[in-house]
Amino acid sequence: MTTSATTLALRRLRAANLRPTRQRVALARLLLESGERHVTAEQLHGEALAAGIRVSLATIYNSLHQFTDSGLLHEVVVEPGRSYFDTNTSDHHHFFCEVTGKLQDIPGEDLTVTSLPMPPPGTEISRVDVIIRVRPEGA
Amino acid sequence: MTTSATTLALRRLRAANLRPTRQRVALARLLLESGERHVTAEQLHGEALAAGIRVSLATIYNSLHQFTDSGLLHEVVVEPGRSYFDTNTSDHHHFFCEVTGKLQDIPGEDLTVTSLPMPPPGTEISRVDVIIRVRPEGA
DNA sequence: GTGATTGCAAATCTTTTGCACTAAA
DNA sequence: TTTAGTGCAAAAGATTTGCAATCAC
Repeated sequence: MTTSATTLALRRLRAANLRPTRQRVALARLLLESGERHVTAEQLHGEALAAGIRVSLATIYNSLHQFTDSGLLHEVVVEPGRSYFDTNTSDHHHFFCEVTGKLQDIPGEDLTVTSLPMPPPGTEISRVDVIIRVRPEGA
Repeated sequence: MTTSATTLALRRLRAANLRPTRQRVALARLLLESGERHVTAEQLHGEALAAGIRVSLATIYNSLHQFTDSGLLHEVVVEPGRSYFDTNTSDHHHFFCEVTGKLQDIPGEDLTVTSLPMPPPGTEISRVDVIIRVRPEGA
């Protein structure tokens, strides 16, 4: 597993034209090995340190943004002042609980926005984000 | 108009159980008199000062959140690190241009999300936010 | 009066930046 | 080499907080 995950991380970084440095490979492995997840920069930093990877928070931010720009991650904005990065890059949307702060995927086929309106003149649609905000029952 | 706008602001504040202080009335008037808009705290502060209303940024934040909690405003989260407040509290969605930072309403009837998925067990849906991200054509 | 509201300045939190140092190719 | 990437610490924003002063009722 370890070997093939490393290989996957390497392949993905190379495909994205990102030099596979020690830190980027380690972060890519953390993100790719654990299945689908939603992480904040701070969380990933904590995990990296816990896993014995010496990496600065600045590099975490750099890497998250480079990964996002390369399509390895998706950024999800649900709260002012905090960004989540989603390792699921397929077309899908999210449930977000404002009480617990928990973010959860909605499989792509479970929600469709029919008949998108025309974008403002001179612009084209780049992405559609649907956030379904939920709260604990009876709150 | 000035008189009736004041009256409207007053009525709305009273209905929301917010003591109509000088600052709150002035801010409510700024927000209600100009039609539908999307403002940031910083912007509103600037406008208030320009209009000769002495008010601190802390009070702007307090008021925006109190207005939001009372349903006088809607908060729209499109970018990490910046909150927009929307004076249109009817059911509708938004276009957001990541290049220009411009936020624009989509009339409620122009977009419908059909067949909402079941929310996670133990939760109920409180709101559905759709952000259509756009970019200048050919960018 | 009395309790809610405000102002101010400091604190907090997330994210970005500048620059010398290190490492990949 | 040589150029990209990293760490660190400082800076930059946005937002919140604590507390004394002020205002609505």
